[in-house]
Amino acid sequence: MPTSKSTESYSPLALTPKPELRPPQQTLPDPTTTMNVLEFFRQRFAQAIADESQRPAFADAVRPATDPKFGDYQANGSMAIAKAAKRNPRDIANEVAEAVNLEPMADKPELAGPGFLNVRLRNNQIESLLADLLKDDRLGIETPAIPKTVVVDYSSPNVAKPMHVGHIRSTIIGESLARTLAALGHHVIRDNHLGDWGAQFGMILWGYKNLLHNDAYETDPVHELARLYKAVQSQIKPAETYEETYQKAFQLLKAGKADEAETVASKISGPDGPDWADIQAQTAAAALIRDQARQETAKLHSGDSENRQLWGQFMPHCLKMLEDVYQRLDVRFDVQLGESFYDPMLADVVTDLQAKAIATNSEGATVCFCKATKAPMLVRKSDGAFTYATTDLATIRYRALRWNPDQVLYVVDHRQGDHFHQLFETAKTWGFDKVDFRHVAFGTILDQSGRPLKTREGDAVGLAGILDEAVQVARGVVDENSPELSPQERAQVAEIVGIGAVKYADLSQNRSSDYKFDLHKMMAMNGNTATYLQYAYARIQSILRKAETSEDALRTNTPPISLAHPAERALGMQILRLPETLEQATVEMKPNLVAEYLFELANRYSSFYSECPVLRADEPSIRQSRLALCAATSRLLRFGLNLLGIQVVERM
RNA sequence: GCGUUCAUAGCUCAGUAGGAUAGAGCGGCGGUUUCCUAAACCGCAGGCCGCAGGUUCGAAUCCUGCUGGACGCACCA
Repeated sequence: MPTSKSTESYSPLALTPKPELRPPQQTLPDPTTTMNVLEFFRQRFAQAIADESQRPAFADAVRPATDPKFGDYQANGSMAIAKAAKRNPRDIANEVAEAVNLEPMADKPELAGPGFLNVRLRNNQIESLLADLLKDDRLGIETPAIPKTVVVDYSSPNVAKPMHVGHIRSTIIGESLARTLAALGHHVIRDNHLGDWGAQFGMILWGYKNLLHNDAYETDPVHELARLYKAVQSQIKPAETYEETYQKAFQLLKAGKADEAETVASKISGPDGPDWADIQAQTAAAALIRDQARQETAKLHSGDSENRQLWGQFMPHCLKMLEDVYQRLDVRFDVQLGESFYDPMLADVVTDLQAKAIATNSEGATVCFCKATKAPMLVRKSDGAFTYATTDLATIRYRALRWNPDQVLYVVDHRQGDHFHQLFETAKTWGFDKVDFRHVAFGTILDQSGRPLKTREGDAVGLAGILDEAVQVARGVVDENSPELSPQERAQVAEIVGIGAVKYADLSQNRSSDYKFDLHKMMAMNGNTATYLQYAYARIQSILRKAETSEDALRTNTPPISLAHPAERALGMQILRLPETLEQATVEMKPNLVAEYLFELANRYSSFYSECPVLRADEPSIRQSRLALCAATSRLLRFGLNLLGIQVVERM
């Protein structure tokens, strides 16, 4: 697997890029047949509605059945039409049932309840669609008539800081969305917008100049830089903690609440009451280092040659730190352009915004007023420094010129919602109004007690440590359950299962929910987990091996598929729902829909597995049919897990 | 104060452009292995969908209010 590649240089002085417009779009002919079953029924029902204005709504009201006893799909639009037309919904449904043509997929729908139309696919149709899907290179997924160009902005860590658990969501969700969009046939650019120009470099620079262990730096610069960052951070920390507490206590004193002030102050003091002299000294010492570190940052930004040179020296090591994690997570980017890359463009961005009267001066700063929020968006501070909003605007312009994207996804923490509202509004005013900007927000990572895991409070569990631990737990299970595998194989299985568990725990949840980080749950190797899916996959491979056949063999020479047993039919139906699931997942940008689909698929396969013997089937034709079902399931599991960034193993 | 968001089984969570009897995993209880990997399968118990109104044939889903939590609100990114 290729690891993340950096196609750009890391000079902060890198200049304006070459335009690289997107490849010419091809308009593909619409396929005459569709493998998107849901879409098929939607179109057929729409055609049966006399009033054209009602068609889209009626089509949308075609859904997978809520209960198997209602069939496979249901059309619920009759009630809505009846309301508008002030007619009896059952009469409407009757008319639709008469008019609709579901050939050859299904018979006439059945009327039920207040006006539901229930559809049941014919087995011979499912059977032939399954055979088609098994043979099809694209698993029945249609290429879009007009592929979109989509920039996915995700991961975006601050370099020089070790990645911790808080970075995992953006990285994993973004990677999954990128893979899914690409699999559907869109043109995807994966862009890692690195924080490579921020205050953390001031801290490292200060650490380098004051705390460096020379030998350690010589032998392992990556490790030493990480140590320096941590050391400086812990020395600065008291300044923030104490100042915050001071301020709160002071406010309370001012409000005449001396008792409460005392309580607050006691948090940073011993049981004998606050030792103000001591606290003050600590705070002052920490604040001094903090200020000096800030000065180092300022010097870097203003072009100080020593700091620039050191920055250039640190960067490769910082990137190496990230590289290792990305490689392990099987994440790669098309471009990694950090804040430093855009730095030379910022002055021009502000000038342009001012010239177009989008930005104005206010209280000494340059700001853009927005409808989206009360507070304006700062593009230049009163001290002349630019902000991350300026960088984001420069980035938008650069991406627009280089790729001309239809859509830009920002896979970022939901707490930045206001910022993106402002940013998108300004960008559209600025002239980028054709681009569909989307903040793909996700919930906060919480600790065990339900409180947000805070980046700056230290003690955040390192990402590498999490992965190690997951792999270790997986190794224990592998060793216990599969002693027949070689140690090398067990190690490889443990790596794939462990990492998969961590990813799946995150991706199987709705991204907008807050996410309670639970190591124990993540590493459970049963239930709704990646392991369950990987296990189902491994069992299929075992059957194929024993049958001395393969996916490829069953694809080139596909036997007739027959769905006589209910478990076979249930599995077959689920297989056919892949295209509609992926469609929905990318419309809503929700990988958990893919995860849910795969869990249901594995679930139905497991039932099939226990109820329908494959190798010991009564007749050769049944055996062949079941092998084909196994091969189709196998392809889907591997493909679907790959969309989640999760790998499979042949044995486990 | 303004704004955003959340509240569903003991726990962790799905489900919201309104649809039929609200689902899953874990945990609990009970079954299944002479048979393709038991990391599995099957079953049972468990709910005032935070509270109160409203909209309508129909509300976990939409509207209003309330309660409780999280987050954001001009020079950090």
